[in-house]
Amino acid sequence: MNTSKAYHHGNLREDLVDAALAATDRDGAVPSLRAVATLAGVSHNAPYRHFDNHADLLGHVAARCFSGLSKAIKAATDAHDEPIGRARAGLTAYIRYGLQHPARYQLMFGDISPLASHEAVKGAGAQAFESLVSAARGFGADDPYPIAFRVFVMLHGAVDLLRSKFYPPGVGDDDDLLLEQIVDSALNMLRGRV
Amino acid sequence: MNTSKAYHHGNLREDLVDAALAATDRDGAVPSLRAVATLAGVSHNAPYRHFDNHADLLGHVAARCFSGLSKAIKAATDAHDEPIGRARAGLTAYIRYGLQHPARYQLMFGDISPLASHEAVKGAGAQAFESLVSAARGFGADDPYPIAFRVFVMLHGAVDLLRSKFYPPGVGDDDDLLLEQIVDSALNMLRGRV
DNA sequence: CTACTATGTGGACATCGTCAACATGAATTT
DNA sequence: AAATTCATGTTGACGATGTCCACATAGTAG
Repeated sequence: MNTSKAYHHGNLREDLVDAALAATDRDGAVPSLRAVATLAGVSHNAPYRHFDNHADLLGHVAARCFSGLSKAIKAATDAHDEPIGRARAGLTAYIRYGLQHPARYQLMFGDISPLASHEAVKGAGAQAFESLVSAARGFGADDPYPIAFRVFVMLHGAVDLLRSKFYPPGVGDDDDLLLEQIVDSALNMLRGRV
Repeated sequence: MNTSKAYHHGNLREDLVDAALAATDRDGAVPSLRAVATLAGVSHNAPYRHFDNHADLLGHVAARCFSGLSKAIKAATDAHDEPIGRARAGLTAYIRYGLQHPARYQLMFGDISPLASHEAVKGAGAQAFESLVSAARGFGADDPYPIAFRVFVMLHGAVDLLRSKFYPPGVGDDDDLLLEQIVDSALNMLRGRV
């Protein structure tokens, strides 16, 4: 994590992304530019030599989080053999990742809007989405992209609502139960049982 | 909108909420406390005599937005007679409201988190949710609350993703088409055709 | 060795949410 | 009617933030 310190010429760029991710996890919130710089041991202005601005730095952190999400999904699906079990595990893993890392998820989809046009994010996000597409294709979908998107919409809505504890009256607050029901619905969508 | 100006003793409280909503719509972003105060023509500290803090004020604005959402849904459903047409219109109205008033939607569901525990918001949000519940009940659901929640999850995910222009590759960027497909899925959920 | 460029520092500015101290108008009490 | 209390609004200040500018320094190229 902390490598060469030759005043000039270190790998500050990487160190800043590391520090930002660490601060995100530590504080459970999107870190300020200055906090990241301080944590990395440099002045509050040093990041501007490596990133356009605050949002740009966060974009690279978000890209890393997308990779982590992809990895978590892959690990979950790999633990199963038959297609339905694999799919269910993957869908569950998506939501769980969001709930276990709420600050990361906020970084990935929150209102630091330029993220949507951030190249690093687009690439990493696309890769995560592809696993949904291939799952839909595996279930024989003619046109897997729209189906995958709808499932994605469902998963995203679930994470965002459960994360903010926005429970309407009458639904209880048992996250595990709600999650299971949501995963069932998403799975049915994925299988074409609209 | 702008009423009594008796220096002391006006309806500043209401005026501040009005100003905050106006600023939200004008700037397309969550307004700062100071901006709201300035727009209402008072000093930057006057709001503290009527609200606990920034988030508290925004909570009352959010409650008003929830009422607007309920009204929009009701207007849409009232234009139809048969149940399916009514439901489809309501679901569509929900998403359209979010897309046409992105800043309001951010106020309602964004990360000004205390909102979830804000009394004014809970009440207004619950009322909006009830329309989904009664729709599910109308379609003969045994237990309409979980179904309504899943539909809500879908709608919320759709607004949040479409609002942030986060289109994965392969799905295009035709909001109207995506919206129609999403509404179809949500409608099927609501009808118990999981 | 000298010049250039990349990288990091320090200071400054406007903006923000919030707190504390003060002022003033209105209501209440006598 | 006069005095006191209270609600409401103002000014000033603080620390934190993102960003800009001028400057310093290290590594590199000529």
